[in-house]
Amino acid sequence: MPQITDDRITDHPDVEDVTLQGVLEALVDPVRRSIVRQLAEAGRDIRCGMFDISVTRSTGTHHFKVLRHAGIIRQYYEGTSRMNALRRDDLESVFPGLIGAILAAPDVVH
Amino acid sequence: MPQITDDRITDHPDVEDVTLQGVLEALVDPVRRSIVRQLAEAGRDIRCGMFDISVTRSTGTHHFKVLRHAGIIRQYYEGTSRMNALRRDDLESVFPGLIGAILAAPDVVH
DNA sequence: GCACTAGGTTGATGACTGTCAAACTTTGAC
DNA sequence: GTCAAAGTTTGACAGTCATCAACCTAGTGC
Repeated sequence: MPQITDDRITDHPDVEDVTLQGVLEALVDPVRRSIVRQLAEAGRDIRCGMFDISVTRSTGTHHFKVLRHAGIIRQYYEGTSRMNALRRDDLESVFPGLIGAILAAPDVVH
Repeated sequence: MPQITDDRITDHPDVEDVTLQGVLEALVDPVRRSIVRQLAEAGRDIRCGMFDISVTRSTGTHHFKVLRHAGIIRQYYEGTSRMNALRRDDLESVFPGLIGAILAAPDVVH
């Protein structure tokens, strides 16, 4: 039985601390935008290793951290796997329509 | 009678060449976002010198160029003044809701 | 305990970017 | 023609960021 915890990752910002500057800084990177897109299209949480990204693990870790600090994703452990959840409701409450518009926009990665 | 021309500035991208990457790169800078916000709130074209921005003229020129190349503003001359127009319809046609969501978002620019 | 899996941390590096001062250009007015 | 007004262009510089290799950590299963 895998151990599911959320107390090992403690640096999620509260909703009121999510800023437009931080969100835009996070989403300006195509790799991070791809991560968000994959999460949205899957409609479920995805562990770090399952994403289709073309960078090394350490770079991936960096991107997940930026997304987490921006308040875009929430992370928690499930055994040795780190799961990623899109904070869609939180984002929608602070920036109505923003994430939807970005996800709906035509976007070419790489 | 001031001379109004639009053929002195020839590097405006066509609508189909406006990319999400370019728009986000442009809007991630708070000075540029402030420019867009001032244009939207004014509801009319504004010349470069009339913007309330806290950088030198040469830096301002750089920011206007980034916005122009991203397809966010259109520039034309009116005498010695360079006028700036928000390409709102173009942006709306390519990225529906995006500019509106960003303009509606709470944003703090020092 | 031991090996395996999943991922994070730590520098280091190269590229990009926002900023400015100084010199240049174009237009309009006298 | 001369001068001022409004911006642009050209380096230069400092700070930030995406990237990687190498090493470290925590949980799982035997």
